[in-house]
Amino acid sequence: MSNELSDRYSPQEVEQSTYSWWVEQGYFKSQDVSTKPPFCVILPPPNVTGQLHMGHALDHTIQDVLVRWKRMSGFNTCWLPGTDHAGIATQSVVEKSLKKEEGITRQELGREAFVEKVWEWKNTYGNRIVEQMTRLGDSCDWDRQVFTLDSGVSKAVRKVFVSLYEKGYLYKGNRLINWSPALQSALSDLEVDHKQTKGSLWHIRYPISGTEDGAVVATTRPETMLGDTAVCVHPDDDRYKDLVGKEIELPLTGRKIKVIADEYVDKEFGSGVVKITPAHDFNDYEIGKRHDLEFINILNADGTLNENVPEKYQGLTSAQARKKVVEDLEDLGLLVKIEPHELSVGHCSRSGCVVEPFLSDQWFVSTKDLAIPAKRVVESGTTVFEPEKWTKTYLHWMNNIQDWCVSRQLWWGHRIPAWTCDDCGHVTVSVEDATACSGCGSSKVVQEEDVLDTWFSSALWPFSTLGWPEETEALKTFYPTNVLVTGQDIIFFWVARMMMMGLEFMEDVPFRTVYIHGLVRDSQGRKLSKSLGNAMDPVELIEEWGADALRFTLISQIGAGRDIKFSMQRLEGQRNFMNKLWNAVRFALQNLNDFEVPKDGDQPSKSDMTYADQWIIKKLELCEEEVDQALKQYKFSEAAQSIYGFAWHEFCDWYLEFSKPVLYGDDASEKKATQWVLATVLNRIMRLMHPFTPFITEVLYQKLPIKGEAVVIDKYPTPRNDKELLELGSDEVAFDLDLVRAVITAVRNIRGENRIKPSEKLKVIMTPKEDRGQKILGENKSAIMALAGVGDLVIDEAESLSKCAVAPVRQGDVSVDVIVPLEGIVNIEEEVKRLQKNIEKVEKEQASLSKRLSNPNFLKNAPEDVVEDGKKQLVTFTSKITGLREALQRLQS
RNA sequence: AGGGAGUUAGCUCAGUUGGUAGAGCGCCACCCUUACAAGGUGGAUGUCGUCGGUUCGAACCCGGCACUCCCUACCA
Repeated sequence: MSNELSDRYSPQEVEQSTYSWWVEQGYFKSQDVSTKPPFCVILPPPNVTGQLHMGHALDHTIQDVLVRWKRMSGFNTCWLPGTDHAGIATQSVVEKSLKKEEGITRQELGREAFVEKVWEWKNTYGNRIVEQMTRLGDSCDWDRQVFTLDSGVSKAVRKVFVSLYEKGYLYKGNRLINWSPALQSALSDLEVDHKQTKGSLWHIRYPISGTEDGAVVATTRPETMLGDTAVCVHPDDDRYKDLVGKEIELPLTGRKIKVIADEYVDKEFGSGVVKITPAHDFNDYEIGKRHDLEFINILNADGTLNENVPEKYQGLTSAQARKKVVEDLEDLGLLVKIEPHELSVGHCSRSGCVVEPFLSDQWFVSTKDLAIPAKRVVESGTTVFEPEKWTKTYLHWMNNIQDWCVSRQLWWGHRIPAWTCDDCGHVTVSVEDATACSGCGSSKVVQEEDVLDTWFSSALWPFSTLGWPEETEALKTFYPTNVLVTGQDIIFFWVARMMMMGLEFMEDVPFRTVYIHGLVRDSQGRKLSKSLGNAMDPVELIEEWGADALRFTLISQIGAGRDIKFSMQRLEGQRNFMNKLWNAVRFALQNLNDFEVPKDGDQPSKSDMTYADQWIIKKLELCEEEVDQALKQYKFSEAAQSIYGFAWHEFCDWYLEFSKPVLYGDDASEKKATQWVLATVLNRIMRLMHPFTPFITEVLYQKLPIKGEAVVIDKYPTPRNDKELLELGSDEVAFDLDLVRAVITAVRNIRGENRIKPSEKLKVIMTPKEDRGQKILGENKSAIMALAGVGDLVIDEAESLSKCAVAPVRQGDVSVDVIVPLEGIVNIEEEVKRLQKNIEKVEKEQASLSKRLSNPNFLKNAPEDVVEDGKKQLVTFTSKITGLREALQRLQS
């Protein structure tokens, strides 16, 4: 039987075919022009070299929840996917494979052939991550997929480059930049990781010309002394007043350098005398410019020492040179002392090598002016950070922004559209490939070798992907995009730069909201990494546990801007939840064989509905309202928890149990109503949950008797969009059913505490003190008996029974004592203990409450309703204690 | 050094405008009750980091301290 569900949910059997079906049906497509309001999310393009990791899983799940929610809410929804060429990462991967397979370097292969190789590699492996995204269920509009080196994007990149150049926002300059010797390329400041490192402070004596004296300098990098062009002291430092202007014999080099004074020097640190190496230190660079010092570059591109140092040091690496220099200084008796010293050393975030400050010709984007509007739109709330605290981080960085070095000495990427003339030296910057110098007209023009920082093309992503610079319909419809979802680590790399470029070229913000999420960590809070051995592959997790379980685990764990500690236990718990849902539907289907979907206007009336029917509709309404509110405020975990609690603990635990006696009973109209409620609520649960757990909800939805074409395009349920249904729920009945649940729990409690087996059908007496209680219990008698395992239920005045367990139930103004005769069933002693414990607990609460109520200051100052509630509560406590005391007496009589 | 976040049950975390602490998981007991043992029912568990202040009343507001984490910058 194809319609029979197995008793376990197997995500493996349905997920991939469900995804293919969605795509075939075109459900994820967006329209360039539509009467529906637009909702656009640009996917942060993953690296083509990449594999899906847990960070993506979180990031994508958040986006997919938003996108599916909006799609179901009637929006023209565009989730635009793409991949990033990832200059350094991809080039490195291909270089490695080239070395391994063919034993050659990229230099040996040559630029053109190498780039060809990278494209081959990209075409073979570049779609892997995209395929992995489908496993997560990402509902992207695949027709719009873009790669950062596609011709359209390239056009946009060139146009932006040229335009920035013409406006003076882009310039070429010889400046000190961060240099990665391993990559042999410049890096931006952001690509340098500072690591705290244990090093040394070498104190070196620099002889003063014409005297026996020397100045002792302290340095953490003795090898750079070969490039020193000054020695510096603080102008107010009395110790060294006479030194200023003197000449130093720079050891090992035979050069003479001057002593200068500058307030940069900290008198307290080290010896108070600083060696100045303007070409290899950022602070020294500034001093060098201030004092017009010579800049001596002592390094080759690969980090070895060059011809500007004495021959014996040439070709050595920094580390080798350091050793040699220190040895030589020691031999000369110039090494005064070595102190241990902790310092932070810049490392290349890509290769891991130590970064060298290096003087070279590079292209820079001048950011100061671009940052001004980018700050303003965030200050004014045109773009909002969620959570709000990131606003501060963003603004702080914008206020301290430095020019952005955008040239990279790589081969894979957007080649800089600038041509230098061999004849006149003029630089021609142009969108089209230049064939002639725009200055002298000479045809001897040579294009820049460098490519652009990968983030340069990423900065244009929100508009380049929509067709800019063409004025496309898509661009008009979807820009500005609605939400950008990303991690905190790329606020500067990406968010800030998109903001600057979007404002400059589109004259509007690129997105209305920036949602920043945390990192996924392991259960102990450590970062996930291959080297720690705690890395997890989301695709493997999906294969074992299902995509929905993974998604729900991640989404229900998101706290406001907090990292997520991912544990397998939780994943298992959510897998169980999926199974619970599966079985709820399985149960429903088994009891809906004879159910016919009523025609419009033929829905069951309220009078045919049980208390539980009306109660669950009320609870559904509350849940839908909570989810709606939570999603609007990006409180994903609250939405998930609300769904979990409702679906499991209200719908499955209570409603399904209440439905059983009705479904198995012989009241036809009541049964019909319950069947309808069952089918209706399940339909809404599937819709409500769909953005979070798309696969299982689609599969189950398709099996329900009440359904549309597909849950993915059905309407998202909110209390506002289906008033007729929700009028069938009722606050009053919800309250009444809570009393029914309370008496059931009371019986179960007595059973559990006294270890009475479920198979033992009890006799129970319930004594409602008010008419309302009488009515409620009477009308729910069979339900109470079924759910509490009662064989004989008497609803009446209290009989004078002995040896009974009694539980006083107080629900608002309604009081009921639940009495279970225990003669011959249990140990009376146990029950006495239980009652005594109970009395103690309530007495404690009563005591603290009455103390508060007898405090005149409380009565005077507290708001009236708080006092009223307190008084009511006190009455309940007192009545409860009386009931319990009576019970105790009866038991012992 | 500057900035931010945090400290609540064994673990992971909720706790709206101050009214006397909750959830999930785990744990214990009993149960294979015809949707589900990936399950059911019941139960236990807290000086809310610490000291002080405001208040009738503080997990919550204010101040000091301790510890943890993150970010930015950097000391030659």
